Amino acid sequence: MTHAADPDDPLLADLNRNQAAAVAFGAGPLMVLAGAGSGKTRVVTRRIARLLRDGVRGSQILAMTFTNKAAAEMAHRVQELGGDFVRVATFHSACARFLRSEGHLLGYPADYSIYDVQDRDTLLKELLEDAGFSSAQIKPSQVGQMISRLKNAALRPDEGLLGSGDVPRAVTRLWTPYHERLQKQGAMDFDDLLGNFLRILREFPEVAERYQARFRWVLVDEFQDTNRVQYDLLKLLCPAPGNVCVVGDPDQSIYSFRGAEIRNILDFERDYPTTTTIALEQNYRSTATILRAAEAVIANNRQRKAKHLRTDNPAGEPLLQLRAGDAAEEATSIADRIAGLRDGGVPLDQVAVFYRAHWLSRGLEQALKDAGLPYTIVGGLTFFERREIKDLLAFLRVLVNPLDDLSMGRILNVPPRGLGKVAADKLRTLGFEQGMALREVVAAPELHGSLGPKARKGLQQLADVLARARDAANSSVHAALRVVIEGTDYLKHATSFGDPEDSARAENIAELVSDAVQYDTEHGDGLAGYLQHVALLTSADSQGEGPAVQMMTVHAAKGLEFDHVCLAGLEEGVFPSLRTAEDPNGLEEERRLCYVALTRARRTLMVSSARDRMVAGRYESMRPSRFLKEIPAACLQPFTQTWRRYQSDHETEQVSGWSVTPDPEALAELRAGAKVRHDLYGEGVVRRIAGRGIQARAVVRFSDGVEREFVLEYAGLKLLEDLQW
DNA sequence: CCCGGTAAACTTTTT
DNA sequence: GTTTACCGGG
Repeated sequence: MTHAADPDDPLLADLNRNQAAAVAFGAGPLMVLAGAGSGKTRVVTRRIARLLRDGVRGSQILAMTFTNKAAAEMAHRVQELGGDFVRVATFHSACARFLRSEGHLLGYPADYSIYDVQDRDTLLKELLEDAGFSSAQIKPSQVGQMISRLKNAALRPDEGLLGSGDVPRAVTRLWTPYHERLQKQGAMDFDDLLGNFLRILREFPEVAERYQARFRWVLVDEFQDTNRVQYDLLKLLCPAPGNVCVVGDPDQSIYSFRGAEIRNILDFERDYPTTTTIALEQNYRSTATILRAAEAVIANNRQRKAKHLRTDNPAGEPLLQLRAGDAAEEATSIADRIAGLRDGGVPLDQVAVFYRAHWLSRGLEQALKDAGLPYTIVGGLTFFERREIKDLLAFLRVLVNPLDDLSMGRILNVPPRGLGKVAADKLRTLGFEQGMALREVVAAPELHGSLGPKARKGLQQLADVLARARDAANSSVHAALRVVIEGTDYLKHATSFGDPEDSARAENIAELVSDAVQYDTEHGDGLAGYLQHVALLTSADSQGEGPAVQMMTVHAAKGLEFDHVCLAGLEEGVFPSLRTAEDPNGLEEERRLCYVALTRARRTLMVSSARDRMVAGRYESMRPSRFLKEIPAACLQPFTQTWRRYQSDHETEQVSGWSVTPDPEALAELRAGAKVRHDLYGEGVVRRIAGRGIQARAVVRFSDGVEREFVLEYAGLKLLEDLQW
């Protein structure tokens, strides 16, 4: 039942025909194939607005996205529409929440723990050792990845697809123990959030009916990135014919490594036979030149339904192409380019730098810093993945979920309290024999007879802190956190490593506390709610003050747009990544990734590569990415001006002492107390030397008071004078 | 039990 | 260049 698009409807007024049709479409399944920049977000939010206006209650609408950022963005827009009760969430966070109410059906506590990849791997490591695999031979992370891939495809190990080898063998062997352990500890990994909720919907039809009745309207964004489990979930939440609207673009499918199946787009029309499909092919975002370049690249994919994006936008400027000598040059050139844009009046938050993988960001970051350009790095090492944060959260987790042995094991001797490996093993054995969780064993002094006096004292302190924190948790999250930090003297522990990170850790802890305070005032639903909230966060969305250049991986860039984009590291082996280059499917996904990167730009685009790049500690000669060759020459213009300027800089640098290969004898003289100069950090004093020969490293304290560690072979330290006595 | 020093491996991409 | 895991002495 398609509503005719009423041209006088204000919600449709500024939309093109197909956009309006998608917004106006009534009940029943709808698939929107939205090309890059075709106004997809607009259509989705407008459609929600129309539903609300036409009398659908917000609480009956469920909008699911793929990433936190997309969810936050959509939630923001929906809120502006007054859709306060619309549920906007990622698949994972939606399931996590549902499982708090329904998890008991599978024997899970409401306050179950959510294990991230790190937690998963530490658990697997234990199990590998128990099963007699040497963890040196088989990496827990490989086993974990394979388990994850199976679960995302809704498969079990006996359903084949494994092949032979050590890792598959370990997966088969550990599959059941792993899940039994999780269950016993009241914990789920990320994949279980989806899988367990799916199981509940399957095994308890009355529950499924309840959810179907509750969410009468379901929207899925970035549908091309859903995996099998997510799609199965969708079908159960909203069975055919169903008021389900999926939006996606097959050319932007970039998550197959996480189990995404483009196949879902094809299956959708089969599983929802009454589907109406609407294509959005008019691009409003980019200049014609940028769009032409992007289309030319994606056209090289074989497995693809031909699709042409149109635009009425002006041609704009050609893409700036840079081939730098090395990564440092590339980075400074990009910084120069951005400085030029800024001087031309461009707000820096309209400039983005993209790269294939996080490790490439370091050099770029340094160059921006040197150029005095403010920047924020999106994603990367998450706040909540830092050690000190994970430690403190582990304390909180055992308060909420006493069964969580993994978290308990983590904090047993943190900060050190005389409970080393020996004591830990004894406690675990006790727990096993008594059928008790570690947390209970710790709190039962009558069982500690076989332990030494030091260990017993430590245990008592720990049990005491946990008990007090447990009480404090009744009033607020931050109160509990305070008790933990003060009761264990954690701050002192975290800041006495004697490395340069000490002060950063102190700041992080302070930030965690204020985050908890904020959560208390905003939500106030207690510790369990806080932990769930925190477990699914990834990129610290804390935007710094003022406009800043946005740096991120191409994956993180999906769904965003910027006036000016720089895409760095376009080299064979980097982008496309070495891993995927052999596999044709992998290569096509890399190409889609490149397409995503190019189509983020509204006005200008700079594409760069380096001839030599330091990769894993060695200089490698790089060939330009094949994707560069796929861009029509007419779209490209060399980035000459800055390039030439930089070249002269670089030459003088070489003359003035770019001492990559240090004189071995001079190095031998380097000792604690020697005064040295570093190209970047200036003068400093050597605090200590570790190792010998090319492995030798020096810790240098610079005039800014910060200590930094260098591998001498690469650092290019120059000996100024030897202040020995 | 803890700390320091040493060697090896490591780089996709996210929930 | 960075991080982590292991080993040996205090």
